[in-house]
Amino acid sequence: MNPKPPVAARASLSEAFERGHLFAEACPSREVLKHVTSRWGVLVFIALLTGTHRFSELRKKIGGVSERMLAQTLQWLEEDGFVLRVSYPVVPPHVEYSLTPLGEEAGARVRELADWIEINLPRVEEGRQQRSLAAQG
Amino acid sequence: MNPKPPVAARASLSEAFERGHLFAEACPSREVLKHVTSRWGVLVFIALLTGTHRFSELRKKIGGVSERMLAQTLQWLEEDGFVLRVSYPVVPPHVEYSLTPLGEEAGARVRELADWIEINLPRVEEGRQQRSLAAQG
DNA sequence: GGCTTAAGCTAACTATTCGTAAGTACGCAC
DNA sequence: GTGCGTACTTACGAATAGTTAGCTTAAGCC
Repeated sequence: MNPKPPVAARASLSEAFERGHLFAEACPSREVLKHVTSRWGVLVFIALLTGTHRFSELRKKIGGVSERMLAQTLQWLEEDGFVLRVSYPVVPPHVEYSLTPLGEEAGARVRELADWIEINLPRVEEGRQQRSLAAQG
Repeated sequence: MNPKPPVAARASLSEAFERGHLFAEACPSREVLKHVTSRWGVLVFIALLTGTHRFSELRKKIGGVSERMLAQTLQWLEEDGFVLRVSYPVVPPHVEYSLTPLGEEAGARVRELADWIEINLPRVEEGRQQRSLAAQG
């Protein structure tokens, strides 16, 4: 009764490791994953991949983000070691954010995913249309 | 006063396209990105990459997910064309979920990111420790 | 016949998170 | 002494996520 699927590739580490960790409720990776894949986390990564930004620059660049969420997201990513925060003790404040080497590695994966989605958005919308037609017809 | 960073690579499509879309608040990609990177969406992708699953199998495999959220996530991914839902009209219900070709492509990127995080979690935790020591010392 | 179970949802309710708007700090220009 | 600029921080209503209970309908048990 539960026909095991014919595990196709087994090319990825995730299967070599039996994927025990992320599927477990208490896996600490989940917290990191949450930060990285959070709504604004993704966009922060992509923005910082192009170089250092000030807080207000990020805010301007990332349409729709509030100060509250940008600050929180940056703090998460800083705690995780993805983002480096450099604060110059001047008035008005001047703070620069950039990716650490760890952040650049993670960011590359984030960007790949985001790029894929942007590039393949037409395919998603095509499929949506076809299915909504089929549902009517 | 706002020294443009020396745009390093320009290797990725995201920069060739000036990254105009995802940074725009109304970009439709954001919706898809939200589904794909949602807390449970990521885990659904990874689970389905290993083959077809029934609803209850997914629920068991993905620790901590509630029926409501699993159902919602699967509906999102189905609407986006990533997941194929096949329902057999029997009692009790029997529904099988699998990835479409589109879903497998997206899923590969999701898995790469998730794998990276799981593999590099020690580096994240190391950094966390070092910073918390530095903050005290 | 009546009771129980099964699987996949769905509605109603509650807890958590998010967004919006306002406030804080503080040195400088006027 | 009033206002500006930048990077937060706090308070509170709104949206979202999670929890619980219920629905369906056929088969299995007594």
